[in-house]
Amino acid sequence: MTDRSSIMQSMSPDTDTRSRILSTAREMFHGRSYADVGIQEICDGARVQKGSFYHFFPSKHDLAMAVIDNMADEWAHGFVAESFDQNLPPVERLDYMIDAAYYWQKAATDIEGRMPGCLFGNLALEMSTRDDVMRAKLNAVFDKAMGKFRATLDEAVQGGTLAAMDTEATATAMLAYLEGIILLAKTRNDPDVILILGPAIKTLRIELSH
Amino acid sequence: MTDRSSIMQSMSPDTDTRSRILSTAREMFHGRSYADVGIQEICDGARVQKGSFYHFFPSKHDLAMAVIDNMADEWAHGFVAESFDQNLPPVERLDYMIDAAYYWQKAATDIEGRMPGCLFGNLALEMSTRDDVMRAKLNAVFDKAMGKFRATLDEAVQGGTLAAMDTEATATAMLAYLEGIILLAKTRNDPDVILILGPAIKTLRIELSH
DNA sequence: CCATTACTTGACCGACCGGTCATCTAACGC
DNA sequence: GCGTTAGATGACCGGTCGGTCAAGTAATGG
Repeated sequence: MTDRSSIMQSMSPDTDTRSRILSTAREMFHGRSYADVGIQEICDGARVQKGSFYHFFPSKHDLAMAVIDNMADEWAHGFVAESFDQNLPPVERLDYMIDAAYYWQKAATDIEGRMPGCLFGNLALEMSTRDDVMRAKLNAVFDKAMGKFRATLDEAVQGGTLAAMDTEATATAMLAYLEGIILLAKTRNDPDVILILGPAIKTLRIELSH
Repeated sequence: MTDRSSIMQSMSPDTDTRSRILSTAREMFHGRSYADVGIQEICDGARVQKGSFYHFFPSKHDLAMAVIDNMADEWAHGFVAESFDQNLPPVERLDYMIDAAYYWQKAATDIEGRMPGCLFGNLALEMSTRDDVMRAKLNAVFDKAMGKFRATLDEAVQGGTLAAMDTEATATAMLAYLEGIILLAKTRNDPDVILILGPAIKTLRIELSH
């Protein structure tokens, strides 16, 4: 355990080399793709030497893993927490989440000119056939998100707002739909697609198999 | 117009150099990614020299465009035609299409060991932020698919099977959902996801705005 | 104060990238 | 038969890729 002063010295947030690399890489991977972003480019963006980069990350692959963890964390503590841990009625949380997704993509589009979409979805389609380790990690991220949906649905069923259903399957379907509309919106480079199609997420339903 | 014999000579299907390049590239792009597949590798796979490749395609980008056209054609004349131009009741066509998507992915997975997903969705997420021309082409492909959904929904509404709704928006939502479940299935490397989540496509509904 | 460790520097590596080109071969139109 | 052209060949280009490494500097712990 290091004391506070040494923390301040060696890890002031965002002047810290490792996290500078991490956030630069995250931004670049998100806005482009894994393959299209080079180590040198990341180093330039983070004002770091290549040898220094390899002091913190053993390989590009490991960097990507760290980026996924990093984004998943920010996700969990950011808009996922906001959307789901609300004292809003369960079903309305879905609307809240769609809105949050929209504003995020809208803001990014306004700044960069291009809609980046979902980092996890992007990486999943690019890497799933080539990197089972990364695929597994992305799977875990998706599973966690699905769990949030599921908990919301369970609560709604419990409270009588929704008729009984296969909440696990429906939650998975909702996650798939969310990724799908983000994919389509990105292809159209138009975040509004999320606003238009998003609310229909509440119409998805998978019955209990019997 | 060339006569039959000269066709046989110069374009016997799949011994023809250009189409050999095209189908090799399609397979590789589909199973991996645009960036990960190199020209040299495609040439090797198609048993073609590099200079010969550049006789037919001015650049890798142009090859990708041709691949998209090629796949869109086979799509349109293949399982899209089967799924939608049926004399099945409109709503059942959706089930038929889900089944077709499943069997396709299942077959590919059994052969390659990895679920390739949807070439268009894959390319869309990988390239949309970097190549507006390709993005536009993928958009056109998606629009055409959406048109099929829409026609089906219109017919169902017309026939009284479905209550009136915003068929355009709902059709787009269905396409998004399809892409979403393929994305998730690919991430899990499990085509069965399509079977489980697919039928819920019929529950999607976007009302007419008034 | 010294040894150790954490971190930084930048040159360097072989491999591969997309793309070019001069040269050759063979088929076609006339 | 002959000129033209479509197609095939493979060496070659500069640039970039992910990754290595020996040497240096600065902070830390004892």
